[in-house]
Amino acid sequence: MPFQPLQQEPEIQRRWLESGAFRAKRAAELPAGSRTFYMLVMLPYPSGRIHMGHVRNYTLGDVTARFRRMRGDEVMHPLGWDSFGLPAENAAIKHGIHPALWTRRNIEEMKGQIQKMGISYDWDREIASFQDDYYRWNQWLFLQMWERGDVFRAMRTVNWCEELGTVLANEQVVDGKDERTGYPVVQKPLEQYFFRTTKYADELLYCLDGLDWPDNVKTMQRNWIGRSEGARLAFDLEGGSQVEVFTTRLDTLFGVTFMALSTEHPVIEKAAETDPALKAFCDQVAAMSREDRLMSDIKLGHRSAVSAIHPFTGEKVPVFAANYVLMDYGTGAVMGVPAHDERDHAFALKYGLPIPKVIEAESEWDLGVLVNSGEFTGMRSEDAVTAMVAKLQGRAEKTVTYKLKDWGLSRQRYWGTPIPTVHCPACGVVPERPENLPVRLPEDVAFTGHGPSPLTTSASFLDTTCPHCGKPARRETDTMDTFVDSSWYWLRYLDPKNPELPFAKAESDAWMPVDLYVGGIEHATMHLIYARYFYKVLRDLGLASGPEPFQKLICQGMVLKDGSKMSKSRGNIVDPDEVISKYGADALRLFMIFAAPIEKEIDWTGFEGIEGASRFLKRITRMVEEHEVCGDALPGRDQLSPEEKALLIKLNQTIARLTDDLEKRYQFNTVVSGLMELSNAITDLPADAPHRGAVMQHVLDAFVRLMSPVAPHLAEQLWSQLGGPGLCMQAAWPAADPAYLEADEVMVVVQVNGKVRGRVNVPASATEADRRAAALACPEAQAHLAGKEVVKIVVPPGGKLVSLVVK
RNA sequence: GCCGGUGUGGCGAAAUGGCAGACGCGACGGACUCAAAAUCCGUUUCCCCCUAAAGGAGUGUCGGUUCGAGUCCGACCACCGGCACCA
Repeated sequence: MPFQPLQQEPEIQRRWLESGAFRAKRAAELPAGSRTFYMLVMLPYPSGRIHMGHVRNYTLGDVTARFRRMRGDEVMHPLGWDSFGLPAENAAIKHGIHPALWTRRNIEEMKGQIQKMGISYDWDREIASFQDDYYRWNQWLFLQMWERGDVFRAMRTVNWCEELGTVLANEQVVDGKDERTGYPVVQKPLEQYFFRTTKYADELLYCLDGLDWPDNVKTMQRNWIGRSEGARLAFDLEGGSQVEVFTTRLDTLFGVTFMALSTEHPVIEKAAETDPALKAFCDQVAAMSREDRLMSDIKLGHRSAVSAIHPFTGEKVPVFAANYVLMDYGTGAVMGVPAHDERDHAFALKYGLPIPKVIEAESEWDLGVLVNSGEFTGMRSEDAVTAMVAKLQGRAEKTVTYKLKDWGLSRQRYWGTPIPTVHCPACGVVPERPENLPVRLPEDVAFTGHGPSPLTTSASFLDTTCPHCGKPARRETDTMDTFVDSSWYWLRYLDPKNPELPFAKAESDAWMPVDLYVGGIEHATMHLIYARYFYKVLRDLGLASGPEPFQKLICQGMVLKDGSKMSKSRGNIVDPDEVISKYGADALRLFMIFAAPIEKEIDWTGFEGIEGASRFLKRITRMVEEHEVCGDALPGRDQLSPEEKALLIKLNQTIARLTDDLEKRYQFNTVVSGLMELSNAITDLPADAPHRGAVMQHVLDAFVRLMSPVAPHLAEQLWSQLGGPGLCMQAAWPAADPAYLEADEVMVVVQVNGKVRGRVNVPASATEADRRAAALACPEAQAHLAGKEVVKIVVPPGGKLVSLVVK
């Protein structure tokens, strides 16, 4: 059969689906002692069409899943849909189509596209977060967390987007704009639901050490969590009250010449009540957008009428409201040490404050030895902190702060999981009873595109009774951030139809942790921190085991076109469907794997790359085509011609290398070049080789299995042609035969003073002494040895090289 | 500013301390063809050289460790990414 992927691929996909070869076993079905492999890709948002980024991601996952199956592992390889979120709601506003309908159509479309790629997903485990048998478990988990105190309500200044009418997480705000739509974001106080992520800040930080994740992702998470060791210290204010500061440099305490408080700090707000000028300053700072505040690093301040008292010297210290102090970090108050902090220094210069030096060090910002610090003078910074905390007797303590914030999950949108609480005039905010779940999204809502959430227009949704007192009450109209959906979805795949629980522990114990997780780097801080947080909560709820959900993470690089991201607005999209309908899925898969190492970007400059992939597939089809199926037994090593032997050695070396690349190194592009090298070696076997039929049958049989993870359709076709039993995808991965890993004769490289000067052939059985002798006798090396003394001979393990050192 | 990563032919890249440039793309030359496409064969880091043999240089720069460094260590340069008034 010739290479006709467009005809053959759909037929082969049908055989796979009918055979159930993609199905993953349930925990109870797993044979005792079986190795499991959970291959997970980040679930897609059903935007309408798949793009090259999906193709790259899913191909990589599929290569691994198929390889592991052939190796004999039990493989879990599912896919689902992250199907709540703003685009569906926008489509409803723009085109008058209900979000559910829009979402269903998109899923159907994209699923068809993904199936055309021949990705081996167990579709029986498919889930979609917009379906109530998924999101009811978001609600159930929310109630569990409420019970444990992992959910709380609080007034917080939030990132408010007027255009969208909703709150955004810090992670979703970039440069004062919504990272997705670019709409401006302002600060506004609002009562919100929060997950207490800060409770796990320390564990989220130290567990990173044990993960096999890319360095940059771990670093981004560490920065995001932002652990900082220091001390809290309370300053007395004139008139009785106190203000608490957080500092990492308690040792500089004698250098304090002012206090800087956030304009939102209660002490400042109170002072502003009787101080119009201070009030005006605070209003001016509040009016600045977050962007402007960050853009200008000009330190602005306004002196209040309040003074603090230095705990050691008893001196009066002026209290300022300052624009550079953030209310949501530390305590919202800073002790100003102009001599040893860059920002305080700039501030003091501007407002004419004294700048006394209290640390002697290489640079004024470094730790060092204390000077002008009373009884602490002469101590090292580290020791001074401990001594001062002791001396301050309860007024100060060592403490740790984090940049990580609690996760605000309220969204004033329709297309999300309804938060399962009720507002009762008598009982306040009351959680819904678990037996009343799911709280379903109502259908009778209007999508106008402006004003409050559509949920607030549905009487059938709003009117309810209080789960506590039974009197009439109003449902919560906030929905959950869609990141909740993606924070535990991989566990629902393991038990997608469970009506009692989000998933059975037996299933998660059988499959978790995920062995390989593949997705885009853009999820380094948001999704990948939330998911880790949720898993820790689930563990503490007794629902899952183990500290971390994703053991190994790979972030695949983007697919670019002419140096920039493919996007509709740029009009530079290469549609995967078009490529498949011209070259077939295997050619596209092969190209994606081969083009570059997986974590690097691929630039789709033109179709040359995929032409090359297609050429390779045609060549190997021809190779099998020209071979006649041969039932002869493979002769023993001694009977083979040198060329035949060389080919078998190449085959077995390739098997060893590919196995290593796929199993341990997760290096995929060299898998393809290994296949190409082997195919070149097969082509080089002379037509008149004495045992050509048997050797070719043996080599092609293995070759087809080796290529199966990358180009599974063609492998399946060639497997049939070669007379292989059953499906190639269910055949065993070839094992390297140790007898064929080394040739009879091996080449030894001869170095003289570190430079390659010659090569000699020795029998594989040659001892180290033989190899030394052969190297010394090597004619090319002789020329460089003449008249000199050999002072040292090094033969590294493996004996493929002899290094001669001469004087 | 802080943190992380990356620098190798015309291009994508390989080299798991041991022959730098495997494999592929492109280009050039040739075969087949009336011609083209497709396919097949060959050449393709630089210098010296008619050519070859034989040399020499070469993995961002400078230094170090080592019999041996693209790989390990130190400093620097360039680029990419993340964070950033975080007290």
